[in-house]
Amino acid sequence: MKKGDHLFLVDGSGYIFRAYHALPPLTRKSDGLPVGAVAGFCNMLWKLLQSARDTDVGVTPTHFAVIFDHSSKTFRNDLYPEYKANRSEPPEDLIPQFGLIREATRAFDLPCIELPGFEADDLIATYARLATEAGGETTIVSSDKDLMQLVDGSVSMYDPMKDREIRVPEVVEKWGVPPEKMIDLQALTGDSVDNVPGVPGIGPKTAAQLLEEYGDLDTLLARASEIKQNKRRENLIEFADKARISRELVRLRTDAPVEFQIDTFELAPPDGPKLIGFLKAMEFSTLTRRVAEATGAEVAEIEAAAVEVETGEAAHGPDMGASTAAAPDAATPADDAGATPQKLADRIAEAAPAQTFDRTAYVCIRDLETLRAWIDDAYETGLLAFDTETTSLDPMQAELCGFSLATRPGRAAYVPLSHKSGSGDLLGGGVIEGQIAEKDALDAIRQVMADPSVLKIGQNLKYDWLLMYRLGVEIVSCDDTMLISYVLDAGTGSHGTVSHGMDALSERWLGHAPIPYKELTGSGRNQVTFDMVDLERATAYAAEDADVTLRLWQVLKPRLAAHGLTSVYERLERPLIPVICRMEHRGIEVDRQILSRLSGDFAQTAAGIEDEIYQLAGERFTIGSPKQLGEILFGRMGLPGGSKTKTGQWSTSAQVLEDLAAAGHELPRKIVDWRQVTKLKSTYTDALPGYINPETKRVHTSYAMASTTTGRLSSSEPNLQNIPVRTAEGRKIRTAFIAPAGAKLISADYSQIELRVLAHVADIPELKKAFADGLDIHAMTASEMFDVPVEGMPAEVRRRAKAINFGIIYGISAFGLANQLAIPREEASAYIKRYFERFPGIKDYMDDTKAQARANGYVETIFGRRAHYPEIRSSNPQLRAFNERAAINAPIQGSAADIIRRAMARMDEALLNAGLDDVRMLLQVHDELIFEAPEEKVEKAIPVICHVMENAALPARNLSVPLQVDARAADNWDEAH
DNA sequence: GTGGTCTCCTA
DNA sequence: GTAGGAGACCACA
Repeated sequence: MKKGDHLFLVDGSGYIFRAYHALPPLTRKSDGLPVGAVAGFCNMLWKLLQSARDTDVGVTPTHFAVIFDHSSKTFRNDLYPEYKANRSEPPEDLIPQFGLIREATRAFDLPCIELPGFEADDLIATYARLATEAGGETTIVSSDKDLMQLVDGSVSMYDPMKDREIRVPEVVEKWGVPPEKMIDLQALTGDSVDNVPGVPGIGPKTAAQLLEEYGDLDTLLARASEIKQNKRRENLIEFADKARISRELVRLRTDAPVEFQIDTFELAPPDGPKLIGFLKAMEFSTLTRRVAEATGAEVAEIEAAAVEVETGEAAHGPDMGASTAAAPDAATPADDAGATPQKLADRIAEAAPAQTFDRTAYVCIRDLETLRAWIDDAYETGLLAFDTETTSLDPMQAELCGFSLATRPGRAAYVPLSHKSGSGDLLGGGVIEGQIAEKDALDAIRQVMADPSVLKIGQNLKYDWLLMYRLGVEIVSCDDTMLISYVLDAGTGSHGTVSHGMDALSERWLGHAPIPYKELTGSGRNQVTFDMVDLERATAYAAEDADVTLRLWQVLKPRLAAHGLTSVYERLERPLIPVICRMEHRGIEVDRQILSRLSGDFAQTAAGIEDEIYQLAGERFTIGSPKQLGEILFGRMGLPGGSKTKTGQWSTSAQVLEDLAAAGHELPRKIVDWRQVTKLKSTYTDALPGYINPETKRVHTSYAMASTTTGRLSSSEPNLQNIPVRTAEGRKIRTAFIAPAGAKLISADYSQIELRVLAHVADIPELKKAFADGLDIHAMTASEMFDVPVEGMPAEVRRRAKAINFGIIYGISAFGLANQLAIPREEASAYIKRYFERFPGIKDYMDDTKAQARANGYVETIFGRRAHYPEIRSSNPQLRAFNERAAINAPIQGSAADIIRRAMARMDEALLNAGLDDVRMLLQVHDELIFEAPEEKVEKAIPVICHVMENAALPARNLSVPLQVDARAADNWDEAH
């Protein structure tokens, strides 16, 4: 829970009574079970939760819990034995519904909170306080006056039956006193229902008037003798003690010893099937259908859940006989069938290609007045598609040429800022007259960019966000059509064919091919930067991009909700845009001298090996050419060739060369050594210095958020996710990644996160226990498989088990395992068989995952991210098997990726809250995060970092296996890792 | 110059 | 056996 979060607390017990009395009395399902209050409750919850997924309207809960009274006896009975003593038993047909409403809450996957000795109101008060302290806001879903004392700037109430919000003014209007005086008011008036005594003869009006005059109860009681009205004065004096007791009875406890952290109330994606199972059992047909449509679940495939009624037979009404009393909402006609999220989304998509593009309607904005008018229009529509045109693909180096805006489909403009006239040949002519100065333009858009009421829409917004960040413009409240497409369609098409680039999306969804960039700038040697493009063509191109982006958003955004993917997008994608931008912007310091020295060393080593190679080969040739090398080794020298590549060439892979070396051949050994050292030199020590930004003197990688099928990030230019670590030579490169003077690098990495995820999702008791006990997981596996005690286990035995564990994660095959372990395929097969016998749950998980992939075309991570594998249905057995393995791997790799994304999304704020805002997250390497911290902050930062990472799945998912993070600090990445 | 192939670096 | 990016070579334009 953090600033900006919004906690919804539903007063479950209060709701039951109100719903029971408000709804038609005899709502029963077909077997006679009374369910009227349950129906009302479910409808209300669904409606509230729907608003959670529709960020464009109303208040959006991020945390959600339903609170119940535990029993009738509470601490208040100790204060005043008569408290609530005259409560009658609840009506008979309401009794079974108490349990059902708790069941309903659980079916919604919502926390169901109660505590012995405390009323729901006390728990609500306590959680509201905790939320406020965390900087969040609270909405109490109730209209009970007893809760109004809690209302303040950050706590409000909502009456779901009247669809009315209750804030400070509403309390004052209704009771004549502000919320903080509600306790005193209730102490005076008492409550006949709850048997709170109060002072006789004083009702709400009088109480409000007295409090207005005397300020508070204590003052009033102390100065009661001044009151003019005889009876009132006497009663106040006589019943002063009763008033004080009443005050203690109505005062809500904000310090109840609550069991659950507020963070565990974080709203998770809906579990459609679970909820539908319950709703079906309740026979709530309309709501069942709505939920199915919103979550993309198939009602027919889900069985009604077995719902137990705590009170047993007595709870059921008399035999219903001929009564066919339908489910409570079955009477609702199915006339909304045409407006389901899916149908709506599909209808929008179907209509989109018919819309035309008119490039001549685009506007070139060349003065501030016009720009301001466009911004006003954005305020009107609440939408602003935005795109920048620059001189470089690298947002850390790019200079702004102009930007484009679109506020409605077809209404788009380009704002040129630094276009030059092309006519001045060599010198490129001069800057074109009549362009807004960059500073003025940025000043003009700064406010709207930071205004949460206007949604900024981009395509690959990370680029524009980072560029604008560099220019001092902050973007708040945004959507990214590339990320939306990625969440919807990761992996669709064959071999990652589907790109989430704008041109492809435009073709696919709008049936429109935008002007190709190259058409304006040319390509190759003649390519020019965008500021050299004439304004007319620049406007057509740039404004079209903004127009396309806006229309794509209109088509794609509704599809998120229609496919139940809103929370994936909003939890795992959108929040990461600023986080990753900041990481890229910070970059990491790389020591040029170290790399340069290493390059020299490597060059020398390579030259030495080259000479030896030529000696051994008896001729000079291009060692780096596999073709030439193959001819020498397997042709001229006649060495036994191993495998062949798919083009029929001899393979010269490291594996083949190692085998030859092991057989006593000298040359292959030298080739392997040469390759290693030249690889390190060319890919790392030579290339990295070229990526040092001349301005910042640091290396800024670029993370692709939408490039993998599983949800991982990828890193490029340079790829900092493949810096060597396995060999001593390679690790030297890591020593060049350093912290500045006075700072350290901190590396924090998850231990065995994928195996832990596997243990959780496949639900393997032995693995879960091993992780819970902190055992060596590979040794444990070996012990189980080979009946060898962990103590004194030969390293080879453990190594094999380790390879098998990894194999499982990768969707094991006998072929692959045999390759990995250099053992016969039959032996590998036997290992796998044995593994499945020892851990039958793994086999089940794999079979289930494959079946799911085949049935749906996709698999899901534990957070609901989808990875599509359409080719799993291929008739090509090899292709099919490949897709099966990928489908088995994706939920594991993807869930781990989701977890670290969640950690990243929270990290900056956690550090900030701990006073560690100068500890900065720099890099992500799949299961590792690298930070830079001032030396004196390291000790404090490490536990914060570990805590965020280890608890990243919570509260959305409570893993049945602990996550473990190891962190270390040092002067360079090699020592920190 | 562009694209395919091979190889090798990471988790 | 999963997921990536990149450099070198080489054939093609």
